[in-house]
This record gives sequence, structure tokens and C-alpha cells, in this order.
Amino acid sequence: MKHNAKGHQRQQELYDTAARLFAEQGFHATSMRQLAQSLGLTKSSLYHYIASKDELLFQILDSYISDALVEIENLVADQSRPPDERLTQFIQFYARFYAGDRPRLVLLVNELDSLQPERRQVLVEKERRYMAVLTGLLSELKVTGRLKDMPEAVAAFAFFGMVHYTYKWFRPDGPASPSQLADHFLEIFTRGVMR
Amino acid sequence: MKHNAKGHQRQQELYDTAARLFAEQGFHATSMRQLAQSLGLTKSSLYHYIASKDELLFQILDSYISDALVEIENLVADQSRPPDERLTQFIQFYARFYAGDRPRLVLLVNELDSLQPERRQVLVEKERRYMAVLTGLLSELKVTGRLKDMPEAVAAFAFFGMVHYTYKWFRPDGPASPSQLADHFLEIFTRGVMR
DNA sequence: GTCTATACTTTGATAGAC
DNA sequence: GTCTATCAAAGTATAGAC
Repeated sequence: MKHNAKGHQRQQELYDTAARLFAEQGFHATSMRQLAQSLGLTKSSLYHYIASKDELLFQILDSYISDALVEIENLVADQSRPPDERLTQFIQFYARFYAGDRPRLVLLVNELDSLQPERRQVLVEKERRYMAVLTGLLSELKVTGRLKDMPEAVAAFAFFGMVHYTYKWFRPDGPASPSQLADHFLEIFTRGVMR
Repeated sequence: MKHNAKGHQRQQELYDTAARLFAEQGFHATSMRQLAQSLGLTKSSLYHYIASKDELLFQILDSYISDALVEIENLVADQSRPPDERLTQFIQFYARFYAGDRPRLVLLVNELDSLQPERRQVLVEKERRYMAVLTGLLSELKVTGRLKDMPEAVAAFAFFGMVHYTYKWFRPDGPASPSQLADHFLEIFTRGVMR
């Protein structure tokens, strides 16, 4: 038991360190040598824990995306609530989640294309499901006349753009919390910045 | 004259090809070997035209940013027009310009940190001026009470996020034109997607 | 201006001792 | 699980002939 727990801890430290380095310097610009050094290991010892650099990036991203996806699809599937309420919940959850872990957000936005095609495809498919959730909600709002006359895709990408871009400037432990940021984004996206 | 014109043309072709490859595959993932091949040259011949890979990326980005910056600062400095009118013009120009050249937008958003520190700093400073233009306009609107009670920086970054993220999904020669996209973004940013 | 040849560095990954 | 030693390949860049 102790052995397994330690093994898991070691693995988690590896993933966190890798995520941080890949995010700071870019996936291609970060060498396995450097990652090993940051962990106090040699390059060779690293390969005891991982199969390849590509697989490492995939594991980091997949666990990140998949956690939130399940929660979001459940949240939206609850048809007993009106669509604008579910939209509010989606926006707040999504903004809080993705603005809350900078290194992994950076990788999701910037380094998906660094993966080899087969692994990349798995994650692209999951991203597609995120998109489907939001455009689905917007479509529901359109039939009740609550959404303005614009393509749902444009609106959805505008929102994803706002949130995904936060890695450039937002600090989760800065003056504003991810929750407050989510509130601002909700307001901007649904009602705009002007009075 | 002919000699100079041809030289310039060759240089432009080099820049365009490099921008496209760097954007498609990433700066680090693109080798000079491959760039040379795409141009029908050898690696060595490439270095007749450029000083280094880093300098090449810098030239591409600097000419891109600088062109629009002058125009934007002029546009906004015209105090004879009310701030909301100038905001509209800024948003439309900015969205049209940056959604109009995908390869270079990709590089601006993704590869600024691939530059060596000194060159990077020059461009960061110019980006800061873009930011100053938009937050300046939002501040003007705030004193007249037309802007909602939120940090100007959050609003500004929300807008830049929308626009910069277009490289992920928007095609300038697709069904919607950059101009139409700009109109949608103006509406979303100022008034929101909900009726 | 373009080439061949090459110098030098760094990369991801493996073999095998301990 | 961690190491040393090593590999083949690919990286940027330069020298010098033509």
C-alpha cells in the first residue's frame, strides 16, 4: 500500500512539473533532460515512469479535460431547469475551472497540435463535446427568442476565446478570484460591457 | 532597380512561407531544413537572406504589429469624436485586421515567447500600446457612466481573447467575412448575446 | 546566390550494470 | 529505481568552392 501510494505521488509530481515546464517554455522547447533535472533524476530514470514524451503530454491533458467534461455534461442534461439557468451554470463552471489551472490551460490551448495524430484525435473529440454543450444551450435559447440573431458557433467561440485567453493575463491567486472572473465573463457574454 | 525589386520579392516570399510553416507546425517544430526545402533552396542558401531563425521570426511579427499600431493610435487620438464612436471603430478595425491574416495572428499569439528576450521585449512593448488604447477608451466611457462597473482590464482582455482566439476556428475566406465577424464581436462585447 | 561539406550541439530514447 | 554510457537522428549555423 505504502509503495503504491508513493508511486502515485511520484507520478503526480512528475506530471505537475512537466505541465509547468511545458507551459512555461513550450513542449518542443522543453527537453527531457531538463525535466529530469527539475525532478532530481537523470534522463534515463525518467523513462521508468513514462513511455514517451508524447504520451506524457497526452496523460496530462486527458486527465485535465475528462474530469470537467463529465461534470459539465451532467450539469447541462438536467432538463428540469430553464436553459438560461443552465447557461449561467455552464459559464460559471467552465470559467472557474479553466482559469483555475494556468499550466494545464496553456497546454490545452497551445500544445494540442504537438501531440501525435492518434492521441491528438482523442482530445479533439472531447473538445468537440464541450462545443456541442454550449452551442446546444444557445440553440435552446434561440428557439425561445432569447438569443440574438447571430450564429451560435460565433457566440460560442467568442466565449471560449475569452476564457481560454485568460492564461495570458489572469492569475488565479491574484486580486480577483476565478469565481469573480467567471461573474464578469457571464455579464460580458450575456449582456455586454456597456450600460 | 530590377535587382532590388527582385530581392524584395524573394524576401517577401521567404517571410510568407516562413510565417505559414511556423504557424502550422510551431516555431520550434519547424526546421530551417524544411523551410529551405519549401523555398526550393538548401539550408545554407537560406542564411544568405536572414541572420538567424530568431531574427526571421522577429521581422515577420514586427512588420505585422507595427503597421496596424500606427493606424489605431491615430484613429483613437481624434478627440472630436465621442468615445463610444471611437470604441466602435477600434473594435471593427482590430477584429478585421487580426482575423484577416491567420498565419501571422497565430505567431503573434503563440510564438512571441519563442523569441530571444531582447527582441521579444520590443514587441511586448508594442502590445502594451494596443492594450493602453483600449483601456483608455474604456476609461473615458466609465467617467461618463456608459461602462458597467467592472475592471477595464478584464473587459479589454475579454475582447482581445475573443479576437485572438479566432485563429482556432475562423477562416477569412469562409462563409463569414472578417467584417461581419467584427460586427458580431462588437455586438457581443458591448451588448451581449442575450435579448 | 547557391551549392557541398561539415562543425558542433542537442535531441529523444535504449542497453545493461547495480 | 537509478545510474553510466551510448546511440542515431536532427538541430542551427558556418566555411569555402563555384
